[in-house]
Amino acid sequence: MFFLHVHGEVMETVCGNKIEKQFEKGEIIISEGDEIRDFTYLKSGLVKLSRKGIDGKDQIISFAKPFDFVSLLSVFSSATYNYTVTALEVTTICMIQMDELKDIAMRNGEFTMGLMIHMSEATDKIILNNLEIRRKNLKGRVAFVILYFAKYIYAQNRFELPISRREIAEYIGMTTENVIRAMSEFRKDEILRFNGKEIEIVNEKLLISIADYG
Amino acid sequence: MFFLHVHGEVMETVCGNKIEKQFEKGEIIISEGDEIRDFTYLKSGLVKLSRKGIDGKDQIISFAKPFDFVSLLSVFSSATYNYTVTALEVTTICMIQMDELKDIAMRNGEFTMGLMIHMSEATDKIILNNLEIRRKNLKGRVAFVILYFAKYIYAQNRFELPISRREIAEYIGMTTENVIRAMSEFRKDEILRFNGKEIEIVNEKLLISIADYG
DNA sequence: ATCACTCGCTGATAATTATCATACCTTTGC
DNA sequence: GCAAAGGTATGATAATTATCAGCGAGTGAT
Repeated sequence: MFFLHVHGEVMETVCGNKIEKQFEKGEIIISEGDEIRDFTYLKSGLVKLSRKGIDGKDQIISFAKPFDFVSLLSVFSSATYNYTVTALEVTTICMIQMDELKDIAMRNGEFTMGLMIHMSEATDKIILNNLEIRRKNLKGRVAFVILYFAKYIYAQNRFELPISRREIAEYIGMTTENVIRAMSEFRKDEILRFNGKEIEIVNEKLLISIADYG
Repeated sequence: MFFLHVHGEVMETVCGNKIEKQFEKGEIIISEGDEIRDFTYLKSGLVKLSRKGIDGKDQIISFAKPFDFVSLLSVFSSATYNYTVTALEVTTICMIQMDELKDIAMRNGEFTMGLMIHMSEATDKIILNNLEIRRKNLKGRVAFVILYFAKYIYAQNRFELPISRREIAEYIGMTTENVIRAMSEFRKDEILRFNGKEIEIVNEKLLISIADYG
């Protein structure tokens, strides 16, 4: 391992006295096609990154939690965003102007290095998650997503699912109906329990083995 | 657009007097699990990046052509490679030691910026290609891959396909048999013509509309 | 030269997933 | 309060894709 891991620190130092904005659940933070003016990162909350297809159907690219960058794909190589960012919970973002960031980056190799490491980690995760999802069948994919939220986002087996069945479908590339069917079966098999928006993993072992493809 | 596009130049300057290695078609350049010692980029040739699943089946992540980095995913955030790089044609790579790169990067913000832009573009392309592929059906995916090689890799409608049907399948996430079937149909419908390893796009318009999903 | 192996190819059948239709419940706007 | 819209749910059927089986051609190794 050659380089330090830099998580919140890099942006925290830069972002200390920069612009902050807050968004309500459901609000759009960035729209596909918007000009890229600022470099944005997530201070608190949860967002989804998505894009619209020719057919009008949405695809969810990934989710981002605190300290993740929202400015990810194409932020340095494109003039406009090619994806939409939507708040899934009350979310605070922190923004720094692109040319300001550029000035800092040009002068400070160490900072830029940290930035690069962080961005690289984030995109890696997106790619690896996509590859993982792709090799699973319907149930495996649904199980994977639920475990993703339980382990990675909330770190507990009981939580309020921040997305709808349709959004799960958009993320894993299946239809809404089939996602619902899979989840219903998990309920019937007493792997999951639902209580309104709340979801509880009852049989974690089995859920994991389904996600690992059983 | 705030930052310059930096393609080969950045690495060319660094790489001018660094180690070069040549590989024959089929040779493995980097193996999953290898320690990351060097930062590697492609000087000439063509490679595939792939990884092995639990079930032993390979997944192809992407292809890389000259000036693409081979060190991509996890190169800054992991101690070992989590993918394998294999030469599809005679390939020359250029390597620079990681700590040497780090030294340069720390001292030169502009260089690091260029590196970051280039890496970010590369990973973006991987993600967007994956999303594109995912929203197509079998024929659309196969058409997409053939157009990818024709347009992006070889820039001509007649070329020697550098990968097998099985590898196409591993890239687009379908079975080998179905890839063969799709290609056979393209041949029967006089969209493609085969001649040994050579492939020719006869009806480009139709192939494009199939790729765009028709 | 022969064996083992991979590739390209095709067919039959099974499994998986999508589509269409319908229903009920909740939320939202007026 | 009521209508409209979206979310969850389920069933029947169609479409898509995977699996299994088999074959000939080519390639590499011994």
